[in-house]
Parts: sequence; structure tokens; C-alpha cells
Amino acid sequence: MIALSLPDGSVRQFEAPISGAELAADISKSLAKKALAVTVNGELRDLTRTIDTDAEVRVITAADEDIALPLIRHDAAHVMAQAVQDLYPGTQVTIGPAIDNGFYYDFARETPFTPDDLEKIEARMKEIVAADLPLIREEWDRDTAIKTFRDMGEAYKAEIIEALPEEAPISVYRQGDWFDLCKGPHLPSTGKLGTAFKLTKLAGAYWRGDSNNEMLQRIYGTAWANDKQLKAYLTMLEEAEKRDHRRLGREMDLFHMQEEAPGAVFWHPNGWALFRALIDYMRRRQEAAGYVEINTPSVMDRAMWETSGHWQTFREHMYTTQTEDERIFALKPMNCPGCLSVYRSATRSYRDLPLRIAEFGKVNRYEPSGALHGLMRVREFTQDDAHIFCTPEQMEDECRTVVELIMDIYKDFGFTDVRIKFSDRPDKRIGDDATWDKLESALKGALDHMGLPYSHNPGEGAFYGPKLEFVLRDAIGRDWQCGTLQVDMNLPARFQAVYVDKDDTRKPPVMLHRALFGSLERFIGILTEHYAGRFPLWLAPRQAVVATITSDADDHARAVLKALQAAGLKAEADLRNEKINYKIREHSDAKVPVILVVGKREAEEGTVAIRRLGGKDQEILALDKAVATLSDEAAPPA
RNA sequence: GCCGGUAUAGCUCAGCUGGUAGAGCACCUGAUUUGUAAUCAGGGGGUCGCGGGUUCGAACCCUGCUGCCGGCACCA
Repeated sequence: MIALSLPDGSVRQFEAPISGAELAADISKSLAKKALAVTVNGELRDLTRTIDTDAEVRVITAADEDIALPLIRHDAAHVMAQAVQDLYPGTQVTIGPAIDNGFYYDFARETPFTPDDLEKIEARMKEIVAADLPLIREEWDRDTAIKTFRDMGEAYKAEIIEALPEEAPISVYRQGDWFDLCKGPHLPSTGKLGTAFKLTKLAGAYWRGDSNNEMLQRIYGTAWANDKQLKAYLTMLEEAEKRDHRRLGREMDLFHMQEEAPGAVFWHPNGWALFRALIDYMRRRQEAAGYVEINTPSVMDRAMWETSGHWQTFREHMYTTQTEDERIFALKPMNCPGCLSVYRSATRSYRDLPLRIAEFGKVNRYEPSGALHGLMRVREFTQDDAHIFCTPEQMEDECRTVVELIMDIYKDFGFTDVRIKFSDRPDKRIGDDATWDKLESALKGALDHMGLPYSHNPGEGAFYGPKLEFVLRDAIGRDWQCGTLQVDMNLPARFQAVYVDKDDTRKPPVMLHRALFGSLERFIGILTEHYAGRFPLWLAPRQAVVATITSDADDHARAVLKALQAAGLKAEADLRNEKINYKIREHSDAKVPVILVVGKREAEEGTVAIRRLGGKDQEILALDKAVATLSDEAAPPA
């Protein structure tokens, strides 16, 4: 006798052990049809597996998206693998998990798959779904399993089993005459997968994610519970493409890149206006927070980089030059050595600390060619960098101040969902454990005192100190790592930076490395996508356009323009002999936030008609009122 | 860096199996003086990414390189 309790609180008694499918059928006919899996005491299981003890049971249907979609996607991966092996015998299967929005499967095959193959595979997948093959779970003996897969020529599967712990059960799922090693669970039959899936892309992927291993061929797909969801997802992808910063960068004339300078940005006036607005803002915030600002050389002798350790650890990412005098120089990949040089240019007293030194430093790093991506990953970029020199006693307070500043600044851009990652000592590190204890507790202490939650990244810190990373989530739910805060007692020592303490002894200061935007280039890329090009007025590179309806209004339009510019607004006038429809369309496409329409009426009355981007209505205001309103709105956050 | 794809006018793209290039938008000129998301007509513009090769002949086929795109790895 077993008792199964259901989510609604009811309990059903059964004489003998019962399968999930039988349980669903016992509850209702329609549930039996819709059932995809069951959870038994919270553990997700196949419908076909027998429940033989008292338990809390829940029947899973497509309505339980969080559970059902991963199941559907995982099944889609299996069906795809079967389709591939049907069509291309000799192809080895490796792994094929469900992922966000879809699934993939990695295959080992000599011949590359082509985009045409995807269509064929998809067609074969639909046949397998139509055949509605039952998925049957089997448990195999470990050695038999290894032998079976090895004999089949499935070396990767055999390797996977060998890597499993001795006591792990080896489960295999069959669908028709095809089977795959898999821990499951799965849908009861391939028909339950439905046809709301689509193969999306081909890619290379290293076996076990290790670049020392051979490269496999990965096929990605997306899969959903129904066609409506699939279509919504595909539409979402199209929308995301429309806000791609590379596309908007061209459409809004922000910047361009070209072949002669891979990974470097040619900023156009519009993009540079944005860049300057961000720097102006940050400069103001930093000055208010007690920072001073410096600027240091881009090209410095290799000896500098040997002292800092970059030459030994970062050489492959550095650009170097050789001049006629045979000295080797390097383009700075980081600003710290320059800043340390400024620190060392005077004898520092404990009274000078904390000393907060900012630099909008342009750095060059030779990034792998495959990593480059628009503004997001470049080889030449500008950091909103700063280094804070302080005593060990001040360290925790300084960390807290930095975190406060970061969180506050992100808020000004509408990033309220910020997650913090804390990375502690890595295996390969310098410095003694006592120092690491201090550095880590300073960082953690700062967060704890502020009551901020954070996740732990054990062993992911820099070799010289632990770090915090600030990951922000944009308007369409994507995560971006921007800010970072690192504590360091190593570099000051390498450069023999010291301060004179109260007792007249020389001591090395603690050095905090921090950046908020991270890279200005990247941050502009993120903002562009976050706002979909519709920047808030204070950031917009073109804030207002005065558009005339007839040439009768030209003089008035010039006066309006003059007034706007006098109030500090980035404004233009469009006096072209074009219809107002044409002008509105063009400036709206260019994402200009405010269009001031002036015609004969406005000219006579001394007013303007304000039309906001995306809005249908207009607001007629007296000129001085309009200018005051707009200049108020265009003020950057304090 | 690795795997796959791709490169034609400023932009988006067409150009069948090889016979020396075409559209829309943008730009220029003219007409139109227009009331809230494309007025009409005319015109100029391309070493078909770069270098080799095959061929009587290459945007098209082969090959090397470079950039870009999608992933993987990397992101101190």
C-alpha cells in the first residue's frame, strides 16, 4: 500500500507501486494526455518510472514551463542526434544539453555540416516526432556500457562513462532503434516534443570546453511548447537585432570601424558627444567623491612593464614598438604603472591618504581576433580607471565608498538590477595567507556592512588580490560585467611605493584598483542597446531639431535654435525645403528626442510645437518656456 | 587563436549553370512652400575586400591573406 499526496493536498492510495503515467491516468483522462513527467518528492522523473513508496507527487505538463521547457529542449537534442546519425552514419555523438531558449548537441564528424544540412536534419527530426517513438529508460552495467559504446565507435560516450563515479547508475534512453547515454529524465515519447523547434546555428566547440582538445561541431536549436512561443521568440530575436549597437551606431552615425584598425573605434561627432557626456558626468561625480585626475603616457619602456610584472604575465596581449635607438617600448595595456609613477613622484605622508587618483586612460590590448565584437570587445579602449592609495586601516571604508559610488552611478542609467560577484584567492597567487585574509575580509566586510548580497567565485581572484565584479542587467535582460574593484598589496611593493607613517617609518600603501563603466567604449555599446538608441535627453548626442513647415518660419526657427544653443542644448535647425512629414520621419528615425516644429502660426505667435520621440501629441509652448523646460530636462543627474 | 559562414555603390541587397554589373534608400540638380513618420522629375557614383591561379574570357571556379558575422576558447 502506498500513499501519494498531490499538490492540491489530496492523497491517493494504491495497492501496488504505480508509474507516473498510471497515476496521471488515475487522476483524469485529460491529465494523462498532457502529462510529460512527474516530480517525486521534488525529484524530476520519467513518467514511466515506478513510484514504490509514499511520496509527494506532482504531474508535470507543458503549463509548468520552468520544468517542461528544459525537458522539451533536452528531448529535442536527442531527436536531433538521432536525425544526424540517421542521415550521416559514422558521426559520433558527445553531449547535448538543454540551454536557455533551446538546446545544442556536439558531434564529432570529419566533414563539416553545412547550413543546408540543418534543413535536412530538421526535416528528419519532424519524421521522428511524427513516429512518436516511446522513450524507454534502461539501466546498464558500467563495463557493458563502456564496451558497447566503444564497439559502436562512440569513443566520446565511452569516455564520458569512464569519467563518471564508479557507483553512478548508467542510464540509457532508447527511442526506436536509436539510443543514447543520458541521465534523463525524458518525455514519454518523441511525439510529445511537438514541432515548435528550429535549428538555428552551426558552431565549433572544444571537447569538454578545453581549447587543448579537438574541436567538435555544435548544432544549436531553439525549442518551445508551441508554435506561438516559438514565433514570439523569433520575433524577440529580430527586435534584439534592431537594437544591436553596431547597427544603431551606423544608423545614428555614432562611430565606425575599418579594416586597417581591427578592434579600434573611429568616433564620429555624435558618438563622441556621447563619450564626452559620460566623461563629463563621471568627472563631476569623482571630483565630488574626493578624487584627483591625472594623465600618463601611452608608450613606456619595457623596463616599466618588467617591474609591474606585465612583461612576464601579460606579454602576449601587449603591443610593442621598436625604435631606431633599439629600445623596446610597449603600449600600456593598463594604467596602474603610470599611476604608481605619479604616486612615487613625491614623498607621501599618512596625512595624504587616502589618495584617490583617477585617469581616463586609453589602453591597448592585443585581444584574440575571434573575441572582437563591435564596441563590446575592442583592442583599444578608454577606462574610467582610478587607484586609491590608503592605509590598511582605511581599506575597508574605501571599499565601501567605492561600492556606494558604483551602485549610485548605475542607478542614474536605469540599471537597478546589479549583481556582485566576489572572487577570492586563486591557487596561483603571491603574498602570504595573512595578507589575503585581510584583503578578502575588507572586500567582504564592505559588502556585509552595506547589506549587499553577492555570489562567491572561489579561486577566481587576481593573482595579486581578491576582486569584486559588478554585473548589470540591461533593459532586455542581458548581463554585462562592467565595474570592478580589486585590492592589491603587491604592485605598490613591486614599485617600492611607500608612505611615511606617524611613527616616521615607511610603509607600503594598500592599492585599490577600480573602474565603474569599465571601458567607455563598451559602456556606450551597452547603453545603446539598453536604451535601444533612445538615449535620455542628457546623453543624447543630438538633443533637439527645429524643423520648419514653410520658409516663412525660417527666421523664427533661427531664433529658436539660437535660444536653445544659448541654453546649452545640442540643437540643430532643419530649414530644408521638405514636407514636415519627411522631416519628422527622418529625425525620428535618427532617434532625436525632441523635434520643435515651427510653421507660420508659431512664427507669428512666438511659440514652438514640441514633439517628443515616439509620441503622437504635440505641446505648444512659448519659446522661453520651452527652452527652460528642455534645458531643465537636459541637465545631467547631479 | 579554433570551427563554420561571409565580403558587389555611403547603407540594405539582386546578379541563373563563367561572357567585364543592377535596384531601393542616401547624395547632387531642378520643380514643389508643404501642419506632424517617405512630394515629383532628372543626374552622378562601383579597381565586385586584397594577392595568386584555372580559362579565349572570372563578381561568379580554385588557392593564400585580411576584415566582418555566428559560436568555442580567452576577457589578467
